[in-house]
Amino acid sequence: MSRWEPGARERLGGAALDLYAAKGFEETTVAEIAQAVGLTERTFFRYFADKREVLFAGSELLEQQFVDGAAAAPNDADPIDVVKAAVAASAEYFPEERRAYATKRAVIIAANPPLMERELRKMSTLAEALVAALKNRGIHDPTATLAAQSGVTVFRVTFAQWIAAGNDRSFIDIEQDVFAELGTLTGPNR
Amino acid sequence: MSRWEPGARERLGGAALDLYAAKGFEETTVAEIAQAVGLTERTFFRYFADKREVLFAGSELLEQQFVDGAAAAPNDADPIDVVKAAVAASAEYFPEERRAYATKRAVIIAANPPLMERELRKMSTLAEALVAALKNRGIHDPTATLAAQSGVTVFRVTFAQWIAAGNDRSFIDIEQDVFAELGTLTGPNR
DNA sequence: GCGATCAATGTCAGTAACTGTCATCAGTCT
DNA sequence: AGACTGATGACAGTTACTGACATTGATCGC
Repeated sequence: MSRWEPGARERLGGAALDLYAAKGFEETTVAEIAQAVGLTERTFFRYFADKREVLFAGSELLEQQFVDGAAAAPNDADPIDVVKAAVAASAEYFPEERRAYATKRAVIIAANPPLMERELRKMSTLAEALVAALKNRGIHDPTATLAAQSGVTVFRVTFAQWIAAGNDRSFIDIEQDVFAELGTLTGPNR
Repeated sequence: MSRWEPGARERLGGAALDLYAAKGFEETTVAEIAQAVGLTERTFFRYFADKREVLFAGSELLEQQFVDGAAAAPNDADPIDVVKAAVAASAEYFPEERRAYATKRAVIIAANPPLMERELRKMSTLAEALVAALKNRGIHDPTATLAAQSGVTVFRVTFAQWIAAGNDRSFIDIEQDVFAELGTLTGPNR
């Protein structure tokens, strides 16, 4: 038997989510989270940079999906198609099994401005990664940023619908529609 | 003569900007800002909710410009045209005289993740206001959010170019181009 | 099998952001 | 003159976060 219970990081993450849900983000103290899993505040901060970050572990994986998806697009793809490929690849990150967890997490974030800020920054990081991928393909800056931001917007709208009550469509299914809607929004008129 | 120097809020804002620029955001203490203008830390927090917010005073005015601009669009305008009107109206908030100040502020924000988070939230609030304006016109949700977010994206890209070195075009001028670019991005291909 | 080393954690002290509460006091009102 | 107000100060308290050092079961080299 090892000296400590394994999976400290995961246990801390779970306790944080539960406590934030049960008594609110601001009302929950880092010391409480740590105590709930038999650790100390100091250890929490060894695993997570701050009290918010604990809800965003794994966001690098999502970013990786985006980047890989973009890389997989054909060499001569238009900017918007590269972005579509990236966002489509992200669907892998959201299988049905994860919907309940994702919803619980999203509710907490939406209810707390500080968490919302962190979420927005993560989305911004995602967009930056996409911009870099586009620039690697020789697409320059007004276009690259516009395309990347549009992709992230589609992603966010898709996610919101995916976790919306009374919805049972798959992530990738919704995403197709949202992209189509974006096309009709800016395209056909004049 | 009154008991205190007038304009406490403005003095605090000015000192904060200068200190953040001179020695960095994290390295500047709220007590320092207050001392610099002969006040106490406590008074700072009576004017600003937190250390970041001091750089975002007046953002309600920008939001008002957006909303007013949207309201001024013709009744039968397409979603994208309502958004164009809103973003166009925002140009009023950025006359040439303000470019130097806006640049200094933007540099500080870009260099500090916590400030970037706040900036992103303000942009998100802007988008929310636009969504509300669009919904008032009977435009529903996937479309409303997509349109509003696209508008804010155009706004951000425009702003970035406006303050970019070696650029002397007006805000509204750049904005036209960026909107056009967005159109060609999603429109013509297929 | 034994001492050196390691890795995950604990302990403790310190800083700074933010909050609540009450005191102060120049100017204004009646 | 006395009551009142509104902007500020003084002060104590909580909590997020950091740096430095101590602890100890497990492991590795020999």
